[in-house]
Amino acid sequence: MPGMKAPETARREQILNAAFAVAAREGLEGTTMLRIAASAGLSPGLVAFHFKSKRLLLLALLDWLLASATVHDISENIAQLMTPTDRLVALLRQEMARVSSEPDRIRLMFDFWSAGIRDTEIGDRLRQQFDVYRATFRPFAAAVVAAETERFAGVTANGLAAVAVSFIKGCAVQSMIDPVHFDINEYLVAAEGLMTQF
Amino acid sequence: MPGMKAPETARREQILNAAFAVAAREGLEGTTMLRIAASAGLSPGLVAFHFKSKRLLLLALLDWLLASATVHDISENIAQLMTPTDRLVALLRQEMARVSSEPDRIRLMFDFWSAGIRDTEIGDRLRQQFDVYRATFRPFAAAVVAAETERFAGVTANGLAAVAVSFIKGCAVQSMIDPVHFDINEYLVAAEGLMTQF
DNA sequence: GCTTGCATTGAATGATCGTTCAATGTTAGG
DNA sequence: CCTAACATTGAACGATCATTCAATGCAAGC
Repeated sequence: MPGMKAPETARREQILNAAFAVAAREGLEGTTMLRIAASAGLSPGLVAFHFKSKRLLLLALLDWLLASATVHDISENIAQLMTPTDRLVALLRQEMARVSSEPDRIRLMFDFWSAGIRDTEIGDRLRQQFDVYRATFRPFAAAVVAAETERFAGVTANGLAAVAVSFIKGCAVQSMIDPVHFDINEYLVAAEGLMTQF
Repeated sequence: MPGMKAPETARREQILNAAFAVAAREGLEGTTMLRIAASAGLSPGLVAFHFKSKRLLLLALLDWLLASATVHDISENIAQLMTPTDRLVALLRQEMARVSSEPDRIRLMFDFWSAGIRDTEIGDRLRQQFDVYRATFRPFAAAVVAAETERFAGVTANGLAAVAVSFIKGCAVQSMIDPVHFDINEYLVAAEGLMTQF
């Protein structure tokens, strides 16, 4: 293969890294091909050469973001907790901590949420990730519902999982816009009070 | 006052209405001075004349949006419910229904949330509205906490109110991006199961 | 060493946007 | 009427952006 100065995938990753750096700093609206090229130390033409258009570059950036965000392994100490409620609360705590620990990533994800309202292709990817995310919570929610059948009569595992996911998303919104007034422990104590049967 | 073809405030409102129409259709990113002027049937120069700049116009649009959104009066049938938990759940239902019934408004608000992450002036207004919104939930949350002191030991009214607000915000995100899979009743049944002591 | 094929450059292009401004229209007061 | 003061117009400007493309660089195969 003549003329291959750098492998295709490596250059694409270099550009994606630069795109993330720009997007984290300037937001999705301020992410331009020129800025990405400058951040990567490349010419603007080359960025358009490897990704056919800006739109495809942003979609690739979204894929790159989702691929490195969905893989949140449930730590073992959560699985070893005694009651189903403890496990669900622990999972909530882990996810809230993750949201707070990666503000750049979440901020950018937030921009994509906003863009996904009007952009079908972005929205489709986000909806799919929402499903995956909810599915992660479902077994934990199912265990809670099963443990207290009387109290959660009529409550489906899907419903409880959806509530948990919405709670996390709401926390993300709150922590992004008003990080000062976002107290993880205060939130979790209240959530624990909701879930713990006395 | 010579030369007043139309009162200042009326023309500003006309432009704001056009701006909202454009923003609801094209999103905040697609909201341009030219489009606003075209939607209002005015010349682009006139829009810049009444609002000094696009930035000030968007800030005025945000104020206009917040002013007509914060005023959500607690309906009387909520106040007449028996238990504090019923009242809080009913408030949650009312707010979720409101979020679902005004998708255009919420979509635009969502765009402003995203913009408020990097724009200080937008963020300040949103933070202030968040405080007002949480304050609306606080008395209801306080009544719930006070009614079951044993179960909610250590849970502050602020904390429970913050959880309720985050839940609503998460529902807004869910209903905006994935309205098909957003079932108010399923959410509320699960939330009720969380709050009802059996 | 020459050629072939891909990578890379950087300037050019056309479109769009926010903003400005001289010219014109319009109305109220003298 | 007439004029002062504000409203309105629409073209023009400069900036920025995504995209294109002819020219150049460069490495692998023959």
